[in-house]
Amino acid sequence: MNASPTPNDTPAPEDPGALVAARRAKLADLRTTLGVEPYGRRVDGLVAAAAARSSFDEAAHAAYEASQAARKADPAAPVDDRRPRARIAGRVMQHRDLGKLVFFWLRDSSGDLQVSVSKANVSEAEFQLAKMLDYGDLVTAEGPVGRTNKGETCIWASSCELSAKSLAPPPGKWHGLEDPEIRYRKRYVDMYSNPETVRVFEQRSRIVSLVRRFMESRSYLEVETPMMQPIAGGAAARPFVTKHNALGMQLFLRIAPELYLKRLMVGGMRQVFEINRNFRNEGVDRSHNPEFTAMEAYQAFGDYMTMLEMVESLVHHVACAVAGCPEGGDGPVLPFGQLQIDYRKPFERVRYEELFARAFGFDMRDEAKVRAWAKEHHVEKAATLDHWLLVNELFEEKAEALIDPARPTFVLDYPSAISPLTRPNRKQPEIAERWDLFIAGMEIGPAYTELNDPDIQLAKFTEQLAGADDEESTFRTLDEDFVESLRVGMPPAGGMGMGIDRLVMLLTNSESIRDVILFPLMRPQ
RNA sequence: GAUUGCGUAGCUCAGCCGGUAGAGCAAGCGGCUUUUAACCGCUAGGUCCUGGGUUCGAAUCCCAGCGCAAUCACCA
Repeated sequence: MNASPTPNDTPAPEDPGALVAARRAKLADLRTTLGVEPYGRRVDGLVAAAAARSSFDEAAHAAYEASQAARKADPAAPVDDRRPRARIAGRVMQHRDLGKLVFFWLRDSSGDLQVSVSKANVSEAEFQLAKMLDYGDLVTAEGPVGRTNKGETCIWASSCELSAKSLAPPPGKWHGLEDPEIRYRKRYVDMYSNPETVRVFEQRSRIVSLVRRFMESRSYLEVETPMMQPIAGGAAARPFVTKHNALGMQLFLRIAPELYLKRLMVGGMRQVFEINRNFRNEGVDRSHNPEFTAMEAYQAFGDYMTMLEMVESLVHHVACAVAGCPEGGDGPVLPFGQLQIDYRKPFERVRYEELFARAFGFDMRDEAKVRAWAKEHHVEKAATLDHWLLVNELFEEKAEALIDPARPTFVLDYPSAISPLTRPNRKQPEIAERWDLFIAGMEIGPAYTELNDPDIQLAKFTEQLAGADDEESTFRTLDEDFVESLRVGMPPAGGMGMGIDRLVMLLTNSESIRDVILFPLMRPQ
């Protein structure tokens, strides 16, 4: 049991500052003076602000205005009001009190719409409420959709009602909320203050949906495999550790679903995919969050080129849908920061060793030259590192930079030594049938021809474990059951992985992964 | 984990060559039936991130810590 907090060292639950006090005073006033319940009730028949705006009828508006003008000359003249009516709900974003006329804007996820409240058109209590509203309050309003003299489309309120009093001081109405720290910590404020934030997450939802539908259209079956695993396999990342109390067992949050999805192919599922969270206990930067969403897909009797065609079509298809370009067309060019990324098919393809040779001027198999270059350029562990690990160090240092960031590029045929789950090429066993897709300098995902020979797989695992240092070996364990599943027999297969967050970053022009994750990990405070 | 930068009113920011804090918006009071960052008058609003140090005096200079950002490292 923790010590119970004492009143003295417990921070106040909210800022008791003057801004909050003023709102609390209004809250009390609403109840006592106006008899208004500040936390609302069910409201039926709501339409989106954007829909209300577009329901504006020019002819009906003109007829109404004309009949009102006529009544000025002759009060007995009939009112011609055929204006459409609408009921909307939203957050007060602007508020102007002109005495006997009050204007405010309501913002919902579809946009902003002005509500105009004339003292003549509503009850006294409603009018006083309209005058008292604060930025951030949640309000519903109902009335005819018309226009003001200044041409602003609005709802001329017949009634308005408070749905929730906002007690928190809102961000400024002009600059909104810009501080990235508060935007991430208080996403709920960011979302109403910066409508483009909501747009990004709507796009994210749509992109994920497009990916799912694409996969389903190609007969892949969506599955869910364990997020808590007794052995964290399928990638070489540091896992998060947790514990099951009743069973007294250590569990890891998964770093990848790979080894489970492959078991499904052993079981007879031909095409599977999973879109879900992976957890990696690593650093945080613009393209890494400790929990991130990935898709993995496997196709029995395919290979890495099956996956290449699939991923190329998938990315192209989704980019097309996001850009709104015709399906049969060339394909879109979408901005990402300073880049204009050209998603036209076919994507670039370049062999790993070719890129290496272009960057260094010698063959990656030339151990002497590789080691000499590494020594000369002071690559860490140049003397002790295995040749192929060194090759990959050099590749990442200099060759990846040669990839055109404005063109999606498949780098094909990685060294086998750095690809333990990949089938080596039959003619050149030092090469693995694996590619990585790069866009805008980011690794979007790899694909393999999956290794289905249990003896080679076991040898690779064992070798990998032998090379692990003390820290690694605390969480790396041989997944014997996975090897056993390969002994049962896994069909030859192609498999792929893709970072969904990074794909969303690219397609929404968001340069930080935190802008595409609703609640990115933050240090407490 | 390292380096650099930033942290001042609810928000967006100025002040930072040391002399005890300012603007716009937001807030409060008053006025206005067509506003568009409404306008006009008045008022109030701050542990200058935290803790030390230097100094007669620190938002300002120095040190440490915390948070955020960028870059790097880690991420087969």
